[in-house]
Amino acid sequence: MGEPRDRGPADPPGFELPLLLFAGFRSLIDQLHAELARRGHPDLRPAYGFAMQAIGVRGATASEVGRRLGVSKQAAGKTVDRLAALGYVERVDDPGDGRRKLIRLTPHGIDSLVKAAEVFDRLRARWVEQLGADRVAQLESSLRVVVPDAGFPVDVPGWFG
Amino acid sequence: MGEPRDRGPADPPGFELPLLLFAGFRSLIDQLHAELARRGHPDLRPAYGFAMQAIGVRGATASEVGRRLGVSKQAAGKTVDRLAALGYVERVDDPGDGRRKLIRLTPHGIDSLVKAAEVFDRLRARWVEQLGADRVAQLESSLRVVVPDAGFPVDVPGWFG
DNA sequence: TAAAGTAGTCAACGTGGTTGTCGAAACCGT
DNA sequence: ACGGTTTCGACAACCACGTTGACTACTTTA
Repeated sequence: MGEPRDRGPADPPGFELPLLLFAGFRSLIDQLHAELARRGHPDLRPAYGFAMQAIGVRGATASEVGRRLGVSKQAAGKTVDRLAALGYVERVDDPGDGRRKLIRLTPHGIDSLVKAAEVFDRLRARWVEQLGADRVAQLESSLRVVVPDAGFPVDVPGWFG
Repeated sequence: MGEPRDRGPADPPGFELPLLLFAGFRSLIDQLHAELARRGHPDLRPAYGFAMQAIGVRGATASEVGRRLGVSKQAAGKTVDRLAALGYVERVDDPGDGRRKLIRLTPHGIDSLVKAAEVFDRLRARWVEQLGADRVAQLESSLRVVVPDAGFPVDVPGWFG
């Protein structure tokens, strides 16, 4: 996964931990999307997966999605536009509230979420093969300690700035 | 760090590992930049730090930076433009090769890298306080196993797609 | 010396964010 | 029941960061 790349200058020691965390995350995400592309979701992008997570099987409004992702409602609305254009979600007028438009996952969207969960489980199993179940479990529990509240919304989009 | 945020629907189990890795990375980066802002680098963005890493103390060309970061030379060139506008780097004509322009860190750029390394060391020390030195070390060694070649260039920019 | 490769730049574009503004609808206190 | 406040969705302008393609200038190589 990923072409060989030039090596930079020496890494100061302190930089290794964040780099390892990011590389681990990135490697899982890259493998996920390579596999999803093979399984009928070639146009699914990382941000879309997180947005659909935020929508959930029960649906949500754009504002809710924005709050869950930690971005503005406008940004969430744009992402929903793209998701809708690709057929992953649909907008439905809320009968009980004239302002709201419920965003719901389509069967295609549900399918992508189900497949993503399957692939993540397989990827985790591969880590277990390489490290042993206890080390993977300890890795997770350690991270849970240093990152309290790593429930779903982690501000994944837009981390650059 | 970070306002409380609405909780999304239930997390499928497979999604936890990538989320934890990202949350760990994100938490370190956020704390780093909050601290760097206090220490004289308020306009330093995460992407800039990675780019300056790729430049290194010995300097590099824009094309080299692009290769090290896994992005196009054009994208690297734009980032260098911003870095130069902020005074972190400077471009110098290569006397031996009329095509090349050497990008070198300015003292301001070096200072930011030194301070970043200091802060990362402090943040890692905090993890050691919470988890113990052995668990942090094991976390790192586990990640080194599942992510071979997590040397510097990890394709950090543009992971969205 | 001609051909091929490389460095840098420009332009156009896509994606994922931001802020500000706005109208319509809902909520709430008097 | 009405008027003020809040919320929702949308629109516009903008910025950061990435992409491709095209082009010039220079170097390397056959």
